[in-house]
Amino acid sequence: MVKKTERVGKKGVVMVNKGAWTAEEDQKLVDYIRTHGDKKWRTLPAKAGLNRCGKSCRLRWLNYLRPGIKRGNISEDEEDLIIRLHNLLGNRWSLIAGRLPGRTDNEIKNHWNTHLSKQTLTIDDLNLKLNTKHEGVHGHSHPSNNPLGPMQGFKPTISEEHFDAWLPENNDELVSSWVDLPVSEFDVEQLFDFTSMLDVEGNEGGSSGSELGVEDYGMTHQDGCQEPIKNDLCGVNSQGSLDPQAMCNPLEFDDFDQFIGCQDYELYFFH
DNA sequence: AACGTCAGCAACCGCGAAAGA
DNA sequence: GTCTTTCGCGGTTGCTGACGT
Repeated sequence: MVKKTERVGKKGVVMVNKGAWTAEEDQKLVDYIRTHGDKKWRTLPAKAGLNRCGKSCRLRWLNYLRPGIKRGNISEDEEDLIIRLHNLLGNRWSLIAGRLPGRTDNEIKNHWNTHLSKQTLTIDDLNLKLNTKHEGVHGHSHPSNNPLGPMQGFKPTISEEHFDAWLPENNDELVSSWVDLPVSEFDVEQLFDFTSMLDVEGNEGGSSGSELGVEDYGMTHQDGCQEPIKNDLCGVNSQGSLDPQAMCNPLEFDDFDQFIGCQDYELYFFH
C-alpha cells in the first residue's frame, strides 16, 4: 500500500510516496540508475520521476534492486558466520553483510532479530557443532586416522569467554582494517596477524595481546618469528609442550605448531 | 467463517560521520 | 574553521500472511 505524505523541501511542500514500492517505481529507479549511476540520492528521485525521498530510493536500490542481491534461504553456513561475526563485531550489520556476498545489512539484521537472537548458541556450541560435523564425515577426529591429513584433527575450539576477552573493542582501527578486506582475501589468519600486532605495537590505548591472552595461543608474527608461548592456558606449557593438566582448557588441539602453521584457519575457526 | 495473535520482513526515522561550499 | 548538505548505519515501526481458536 502506497500512501502519500507531505514533505517540506526547498520548493515548498511536496507529496512523497511512502510504504511498499510498486513494480513501476522499481522499474523507474532501475532504469535511471543504469543510465546515470547511483549517486546524488537527494536529487535522484525528481530526475527519475519518482515521488519518493532520496533515502527511500537508496534503501530500495541497495537492499532489493541492486544486481547480485541474494534473497532468502540463508544457509546454515551463512548463519554460522553471522553468529560468529556478530560475536566479534556486535550490531555492525553493514560490516557483517560485507562478509556475506549478496546479503544486505537489512536482511542480516532482520534474520538476526527474528531467528538468531532467540538462539543461545555460543562460539563453543558452534565449534562443537563443527567438530561433530567433521567427526560425522570422517568417522574419527584424530589426525592419524584422518584421510584428509593431519589438519583435520585439530580442534581449535576457542571459548566464547576467550573470544570476548580477545575482542579488541578499543582497537576499532585494526578491526576495520581487517573487515575492510575484500571477501576473496578474508582469512582468519589476518585476525591472528593483527592480534599479534597489538602486542608488538605497544598496546596503545587498548587491550593488549597480553591482556587478551593472544600470546597464550603462540602467535606467529608476519616476519615468521614464533611468539613465545607464555603459559599453559591453552593446554601448552611454557616449554611449548602439551600439558595434560591444562587440557581441560577450551582451546585444544593435537599439534599446536601445526595449528599455527595452518594456511586456512578459516576452515577451523569460522566454519 | 470470523477474529485474534504472532512472526517475518520491508520500509521509515533519527542520528552521526563525511564531504562539500 | 564553520556551516550546510548528503550519505550511511542501526533501531524501530507497521504491514502482511500464516496459524490458532
